[in-house]
Amino acid sequence: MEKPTRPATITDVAKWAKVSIAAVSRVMSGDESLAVRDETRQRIYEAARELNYQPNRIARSLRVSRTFSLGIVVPELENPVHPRIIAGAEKAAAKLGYSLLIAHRFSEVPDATIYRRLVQQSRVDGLIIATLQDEEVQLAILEELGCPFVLVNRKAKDIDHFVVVDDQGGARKAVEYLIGLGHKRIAHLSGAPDRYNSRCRMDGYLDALKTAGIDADPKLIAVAGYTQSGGVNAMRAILDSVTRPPTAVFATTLLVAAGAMSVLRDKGLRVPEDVSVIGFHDGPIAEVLAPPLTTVSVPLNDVGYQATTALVNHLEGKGDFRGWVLPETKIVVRASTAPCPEPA
Amino acid sequence: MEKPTRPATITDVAKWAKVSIAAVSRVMSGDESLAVRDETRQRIYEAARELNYQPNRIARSLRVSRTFSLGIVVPELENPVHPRIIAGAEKAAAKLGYSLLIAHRFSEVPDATIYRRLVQQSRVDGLIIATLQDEEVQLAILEELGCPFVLVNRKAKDIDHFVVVDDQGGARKAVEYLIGLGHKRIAHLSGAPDRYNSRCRMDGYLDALKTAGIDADPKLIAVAGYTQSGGVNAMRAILDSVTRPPTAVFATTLLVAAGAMSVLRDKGLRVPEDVSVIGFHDGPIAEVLAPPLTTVSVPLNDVGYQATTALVNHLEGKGDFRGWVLPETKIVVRASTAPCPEPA
DNA sequence: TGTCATTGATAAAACGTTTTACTAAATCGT
DNA sequence: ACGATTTAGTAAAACGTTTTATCAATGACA
Repeated sequence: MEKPTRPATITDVAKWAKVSIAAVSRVMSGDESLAVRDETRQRIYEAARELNYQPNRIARSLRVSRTFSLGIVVPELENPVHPRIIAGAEKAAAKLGYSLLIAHRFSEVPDATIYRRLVQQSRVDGLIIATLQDEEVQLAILEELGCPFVLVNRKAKDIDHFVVVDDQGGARKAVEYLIGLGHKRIAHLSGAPDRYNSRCRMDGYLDALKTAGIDADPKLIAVAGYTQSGGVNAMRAILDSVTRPPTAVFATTLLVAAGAMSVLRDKGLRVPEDVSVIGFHDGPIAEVLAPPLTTVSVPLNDVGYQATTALVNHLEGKGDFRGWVLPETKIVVRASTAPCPEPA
Repeated sequence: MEKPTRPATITDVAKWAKVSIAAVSRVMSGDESLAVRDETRQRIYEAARELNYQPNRIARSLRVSRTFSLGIVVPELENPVHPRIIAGAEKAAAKLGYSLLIAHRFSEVPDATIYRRLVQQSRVDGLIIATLQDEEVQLAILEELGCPFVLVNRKAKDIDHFVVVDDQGGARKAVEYLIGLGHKRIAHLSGAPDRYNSRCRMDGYLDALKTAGIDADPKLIAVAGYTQSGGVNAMRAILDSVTRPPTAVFATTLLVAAGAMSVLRDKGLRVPEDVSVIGFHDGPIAEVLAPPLTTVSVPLNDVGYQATTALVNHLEGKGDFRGWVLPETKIVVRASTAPCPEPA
């Protein structure tokens, strides 16, 4: 019996072991319902090992109509949030024997097209979705395609397949931390008000103030978006509109916090002596800012990991899942926060 | 003729258009060698449109033994270099009708296993490789697997399938820029000396000095690696070992530059008045540093894009390719560089 | 002795394409 | 008018699995 040079197929194994391909298939996949002599089973195993047999996924996929691939759709890769989610997702996928196919939405192609391509050409069994603008349109398409999916780092109305971090809790914790340092006039540089994460953080901010019995001052809240220049503008707007500057700032992003800090510095306000600053999402950038930025860190890797695991479980019929909020948030204290300089 | 609820297959289209599936296949794939009446052709197109027919990739793959998927293997996703390469790769892949499958190497699993999984289970037609440690071992495995691959952002001995940026040219340009500002004592905080990119940048640095007739001072060169703390240590080491501090610093990374700047500040040296600093790889971080960092920007997106394009061309037999250096490098001037404070 | 389970397998269909080889009809050249 | 060529397709095999249905041999039992 010759070993062929091309990758061994099930037929090769069957010949080697002198059984039918059916026997090989069923033994290899551990089919319980097949009665088989132990001696035969061993022969098959040995043949497989000898020929370095790896079942051909393509053929398998065709037969069972499953691809064992998952698609992850992200809006962009510049924002470090997404690579982290992807890293977690890929880890889980690899562990579960799935491949992770990345679809990065670039402007020319509408999301609908991406979804269709992935699903209708049967490239993926399920979708991990980290982008949602045009919420209704997109959800309608997903619905129409009938492809299982899970939303990561986002929620949507009536969708209970999501995995998110505790944006609200994290924000609350950040503001509570500032309050614990004696701050009362705490500004919030928020993200776009129509985005889920931003809303949550805003809620957490308001929550913490309320619990502490502090009245939220609308003049201390400004929309910054997610960029440094957004942070600059928002911080300026706040400083211009109040008579007494805030003693602390909670920014919705690292970059926003960085922008805010540069404005504060320009206006002669020292961080953290005069104003404390805290940002959301930890990362290497926080370390290199001047001063190093205190942040709230959230488990984005885990979001990807858990979402993928849940999706695969769903695909394999192992229990459905409801929305999932990963509760762990942590304040990473660095040099940008200090006790309130004003007496209580 | 009913429209089935499941995705339409070629058989459905054939029935709808009242032709054989062969005709459909050949018309849809633009087979020139098939003579077909225009009227028939139109009927087939219409049927396909009507039924929203999308050829099943799996079946196609099985038949033609190609997956139309590419794997991209990266060491980690924390370093923003890789997401950028991936973004470019994905863009090209999508354009060419390929899927991009991401394999992020996490420590538990050796690269060999990743390669084998991807290739032997016939999940990918080719590999884009952005990680190479254990160079010889890995290359041997790739050789053994016989899977076409392209190295990105790395070179290796005897391998001419690579796409890199012009690390050396970029470094040279950076140092020339500093020299143009009148600087003579220019330090270099380098990466690991055994890594391709670092070596190139070092060469560029030495090159520029030599061309300008400046003797390289070994005391002004230190290995920093790629992190902020590496930058801190290296910068300290240099300042400790010389009597007159450098007037300019070329750092191999953004984070290293940031670390260096914080040390300079601590030692009472102002950036850029006393010391100019320039970093490699542009990115949003550069903007938020204090002062904003002058950098050399290199087209990492294009690396991914070109590598993918070249790999696909190779797979489809459209001309082989030799190693490729993307020449565009650009100095992005920000506030961290200024004319040399010492008289010439 | 004949029948019924049980054990240990196998044959063959099916998944949805692509492609090679073939054919029926129409047209052409002489 | 008749063979040759061109036009317009079709039939069927093949890709490598999984799975349903079937089957042969063996032993148990009445």
